[in-house]
Amino acid sequence: MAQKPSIPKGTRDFSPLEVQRRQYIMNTIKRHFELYGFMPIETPSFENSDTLMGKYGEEGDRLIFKILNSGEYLKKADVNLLETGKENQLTSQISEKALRYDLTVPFARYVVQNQNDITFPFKRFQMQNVWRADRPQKGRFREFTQCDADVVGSDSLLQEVELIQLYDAVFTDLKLNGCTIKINNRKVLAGIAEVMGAEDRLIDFTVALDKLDKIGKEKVQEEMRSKGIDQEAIDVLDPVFSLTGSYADKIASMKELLKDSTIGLQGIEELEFINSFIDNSSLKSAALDLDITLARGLNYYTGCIFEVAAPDGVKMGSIGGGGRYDDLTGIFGLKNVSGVGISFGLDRIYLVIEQLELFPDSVRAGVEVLFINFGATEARYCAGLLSRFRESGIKTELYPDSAKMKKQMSYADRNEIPYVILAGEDEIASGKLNLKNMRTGEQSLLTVQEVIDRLS
RNA sequence: GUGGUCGUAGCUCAGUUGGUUAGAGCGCUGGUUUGUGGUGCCGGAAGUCGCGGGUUCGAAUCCCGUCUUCCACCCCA
Repeated sequence: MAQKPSIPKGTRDFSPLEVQRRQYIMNTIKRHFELYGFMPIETPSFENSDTLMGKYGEEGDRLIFKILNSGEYLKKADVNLLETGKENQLTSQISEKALRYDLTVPFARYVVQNQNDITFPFKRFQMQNVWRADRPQKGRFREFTQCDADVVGSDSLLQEVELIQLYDAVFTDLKLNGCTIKINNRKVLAGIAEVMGAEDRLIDFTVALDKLDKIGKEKVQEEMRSKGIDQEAIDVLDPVFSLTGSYADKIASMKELLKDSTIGLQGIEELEFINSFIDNSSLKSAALDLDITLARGLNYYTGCIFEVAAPDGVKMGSIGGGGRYDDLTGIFGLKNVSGVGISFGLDRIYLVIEQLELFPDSVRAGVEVLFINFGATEARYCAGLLSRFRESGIKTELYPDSAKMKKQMSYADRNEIPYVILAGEDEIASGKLNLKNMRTGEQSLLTVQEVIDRLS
């Protein structure tokens, strides 16, 4: 019985057109990565579990795809752990490898492992797939492609400035106007928690605050109360709920709120510095927006954090994100190496560009000319010409079978091949080719060289 | 991980309160007097109605399970 063909949940096949369009986006991103001085690296699809586990928070760990050990993995495992509720320990006994969840953590691992060969500051870019055991939705897949650029070994805020400009340059080049680059700083969030006297509730507090634009002030306060943050602390937070105005206005209000928090003020200073380099007029198509409610779940961020929202009217989660991580390499044993990076979500950018119909027609690049096959003799004659065409850089194809004319013409039409060459008995005798323009229907009898000149 | 939703030919879907050999459009394929595509006309192939159980004389239709899709949480690209 025939097996029903299928692919796993949250994965996709890509058609020729889709691949060409993905490559168009990737080539654009890559070009700008290189212009900004980033060098490519690649890392394995899977890592040792302990490289990945514990870097993304509890939620992230749950979404990491684990790879079952080979061989008699069950015989070596202590099954009793399941009954005593120590499932995590059992998991680590039967699974020692996992698919990478992002590109940042493997990169940190790479940096530490190759530190002797790396000259700092090290700027690398990486465009590879990552996997998350999430429940799929639109724009949300279990296998997707991230395009990351990171710098490690410099704590200069100029890196943040450059990365913002890099975002803008890429989106401008993709004609994706109106993206919003949201920025915040973990130090500011820590400062707010400090001022509230809720340092120990930092995570609960940021998770709740993050939902402000979604569920509103009342609900956010309610959630904070339910997490055990007292009313007095929530009242302190009040100015944050009503922040308005420009980047500079928000900075001014926050400065006042955080006047007693060293770390908070430090965060504000960083944001101020960045804004002094990038007022919105210096960005070509994107807008930089200070969003104090931006939290981001990834545990390793310590300074500035970024998230990119698609243009208004497009319903899509963030199409990019990133931030500064001061001690990610420290986890692997290399201290005092600060890093900062951004990520482009290829799959979501694709969906946004598709929805806005911004893919250039030129992306579709197939065969340029098809030789019609009239039979064995004629085909042999045409076959001799193919390499001449190809050497001239013309994408050329000879129909493989001497099928009916209608079928061959229809093939050219379907594949949007712009020219067809008819070389039958008469043409061969005259030493010329009959070139047909499929768009206009016009036909002309030309020499081989004339045809090549016209097409190349 | 929680709650909901969808699943019928390659694709988009119809299928009345469970009742004979399950339909349409598009696509595919063949023909339309044989060297010309995109629109015409005529014919053809193709579905164990997601999968597995159950109820029934009888199930695409009702029930349970499972997988998949999409959505809201959660989280994120």
